[in-house]
Amino acid sequence: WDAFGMPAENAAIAHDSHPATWTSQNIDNMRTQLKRIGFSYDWDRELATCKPDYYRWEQWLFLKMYEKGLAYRKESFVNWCEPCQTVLANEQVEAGMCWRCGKPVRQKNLSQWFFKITDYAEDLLVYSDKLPGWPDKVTTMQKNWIGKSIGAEIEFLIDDPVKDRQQTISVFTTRQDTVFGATFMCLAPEHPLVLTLSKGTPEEASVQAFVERMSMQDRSAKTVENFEKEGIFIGVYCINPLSGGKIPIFTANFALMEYGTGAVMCVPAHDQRDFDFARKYGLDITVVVAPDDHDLDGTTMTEAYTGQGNMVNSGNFNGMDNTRAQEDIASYLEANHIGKRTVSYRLRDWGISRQRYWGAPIPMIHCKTCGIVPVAEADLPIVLPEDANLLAGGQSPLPELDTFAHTKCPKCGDPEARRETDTMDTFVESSWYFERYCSPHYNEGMIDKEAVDYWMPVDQYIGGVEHAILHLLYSRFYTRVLKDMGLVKYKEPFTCLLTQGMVCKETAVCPEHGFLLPEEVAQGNNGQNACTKCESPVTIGRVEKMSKSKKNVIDPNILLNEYGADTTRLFCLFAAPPERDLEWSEQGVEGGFRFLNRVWRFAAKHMAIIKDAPPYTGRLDHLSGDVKDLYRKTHETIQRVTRDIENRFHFNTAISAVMELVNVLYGADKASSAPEWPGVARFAIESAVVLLAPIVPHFSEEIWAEMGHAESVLLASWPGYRDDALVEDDLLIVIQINGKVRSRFNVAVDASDEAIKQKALSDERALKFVKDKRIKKVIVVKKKLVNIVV
RNA sequence: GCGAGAGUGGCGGAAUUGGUAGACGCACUGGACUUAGGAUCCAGCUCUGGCGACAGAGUGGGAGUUCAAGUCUCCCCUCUCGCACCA
Repeated sequence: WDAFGMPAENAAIAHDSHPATWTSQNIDNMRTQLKRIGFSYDWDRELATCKPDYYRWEQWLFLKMYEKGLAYRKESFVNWCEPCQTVLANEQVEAGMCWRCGKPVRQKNLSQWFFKITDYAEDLLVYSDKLPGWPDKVTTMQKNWIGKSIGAEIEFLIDDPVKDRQQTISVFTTRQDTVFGATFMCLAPEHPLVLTLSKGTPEEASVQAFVERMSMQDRSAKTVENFEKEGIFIGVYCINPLSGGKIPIFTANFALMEYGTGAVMCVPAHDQRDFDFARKYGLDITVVVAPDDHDLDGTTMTEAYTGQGNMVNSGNFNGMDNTRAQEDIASYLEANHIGKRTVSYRLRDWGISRQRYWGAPIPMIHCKTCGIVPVAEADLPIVLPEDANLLAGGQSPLPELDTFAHTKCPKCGDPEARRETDTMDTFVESSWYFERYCSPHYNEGMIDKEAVDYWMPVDQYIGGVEHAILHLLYSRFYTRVLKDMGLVKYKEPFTCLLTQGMVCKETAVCPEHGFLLPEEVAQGNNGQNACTKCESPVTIGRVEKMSKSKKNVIDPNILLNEYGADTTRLFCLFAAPPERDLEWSEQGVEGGFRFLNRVWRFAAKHMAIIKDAPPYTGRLDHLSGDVKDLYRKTHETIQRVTRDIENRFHFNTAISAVMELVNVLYGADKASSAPEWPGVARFAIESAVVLLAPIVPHFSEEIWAEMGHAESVLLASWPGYRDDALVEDDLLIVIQINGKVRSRFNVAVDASDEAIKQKALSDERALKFVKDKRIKKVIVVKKKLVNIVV
């Protein structure tokens, strides 16, 4: 929860999103929550002013992108649930079934809108290595997602003596050195040539049935590993352009329409997947790369050979090293117009069409005579209708809503035109909100260049790892588009990125009732955990991300009521550095609470004395004893906390530094009769309070006011430390014998290396370990240690 | 399968450039104060042996570099995360 003590779920909405992305449902939720805590905010004004503007400029940019071909419409395969009439995201498909109705999901070819992010694939990839402020984890995830492969596109002529089609099939490969070993070809089931080529062949009917069956197959990652490779001969052959061999064309479920050209040349001897397929269907296996140390035989080998070697069965290229053949064959293909070097990316264009009510409507109009026509700029924004029925099970109400969908063609004036009823992915909105935040009410254009020049790029961006790819990559793409349109001057929106960890907790499972809430688990008398509903023994499962479905959640209100928001926040920050996952523990909260009380009690006890004392900020060497130590510790604490927060966001060590200071304060308590005590104690407490203010603001504010400050602690300047106050009275020197610590002694700060060495060599405890052994060498590390090598 | 990250006490976690491993906190143990303590204060708390002084071992395992390795190099193991029939 945030500074207002709002539960995380709503805080996330408040912090994450621009009002334009809010749905009516979560706005109502927000209203209720904020009312509950007595926070007033003019939502209607915010929505009335922000939302249409936000839509206007987002749609304006869409039109610009459409003009440049960066926004386009194409057919694409989606997960489709027929009973629900909706498109499903991959995570909404469970074992091939729709999560809502449980009926099978099929692949459907649907016309959708896309952003051409692939135009920027190379640039996004190159700059992934130029983001030093980002965690490597995220940049490598992005690089893998973009997935660059260097290879060649090769044309295979279709062998069709009857119809004599001079048509070729294009394949993409990264192993053009193995073309001679391509003994069959596979097309993705969705590949358009599958049905056209098989037409009229004896296989036609079975191929059609196969393609239909594959369209029902669940393509989600979970089931894909259990997939059996299957395929079917489509009744037509093609010619291997290098070996001249006639090779069968299959369609197979492991060929993906989305990658490369949707067609694969299969080299079973050197690709495991092709090998499995060839063995299953009894296809030829021709070895073309021979390893140095053993012989390969296509009829007997048990797995594909993917290593290096020399070319065999490859005509003029025989005997050549295969890495060299990689280049030479590519050149040969280009010289003979059979193929060309090319680069393929895994990254696909960004599908932005959503069949939903929320999100900015795509500003396009479909006309029977003119086709797809953009909305005139002057007619923007196209806003969502307020009278839509949102209750129809998951479907968008927009296509059915005539007041919205029915319109006039801006080109020919046909009154029977229809608006595009797809809305934009809300990721579009989150791809530029940070630019809009620079001047949310600016209306001369999409982006206020002056404001953006001043504020952007974002110095420090914070979010969960779940955004590592989609949001962060889309934002980088969108920013490049804005740059190319001259709206911003930079390519990268976020200079530094911190991905915070998740809050985790163990799960509890009852054999009767499934997952249990923590309060539904009771300690039985036999020490076993039992379900409060049925008394069956409860299994404590692994620690997982807190989620409503697993019920391993903590109701924030309980903690807020018992300890308050400050304690709870202190614990969250203290338990682990922010980038790491945090395992929730109840006792830890107690510890944080104890610490705050400890600070409070100390301040209260000494308040009368320190209240009117000016804080001591003078030299260290004017002090002595415990007061001196306290003063030094205070400066050291300021230094540590500043460094930990400013450079690394390591609040856990910052808090522990203040805890140490408080421990020293308690230890120095007995010196409270010293004349310098009030000033030094005041400086120490005041510093501790300001250092804690970002972490426990209410608590700090309270003590701050008690100490007589009229202004808020939030307005106090961050304390600075004096270098001369960090100086120790004497140094602790460690004596090692052969690298093992054997003794230690104190020495004056200004002692010379030679004096330290001599003192170490006369140290009795150390000498015990030297005994009669000969001293070979003595190493003195300045102001730290002496290592005696014997 | 590919890629990335991480393995430190009973637990969460500390440890600038290689230089006292275990800061700080939790839990636990003992003591003080107290009618009481689930409050507070003080102390102990890596493991093994020993009453103790002390000794030995110790940062997933194994080698190596170095006067010196949690930290650097190589190999292996385990876990987490991401991608995944990517041609």
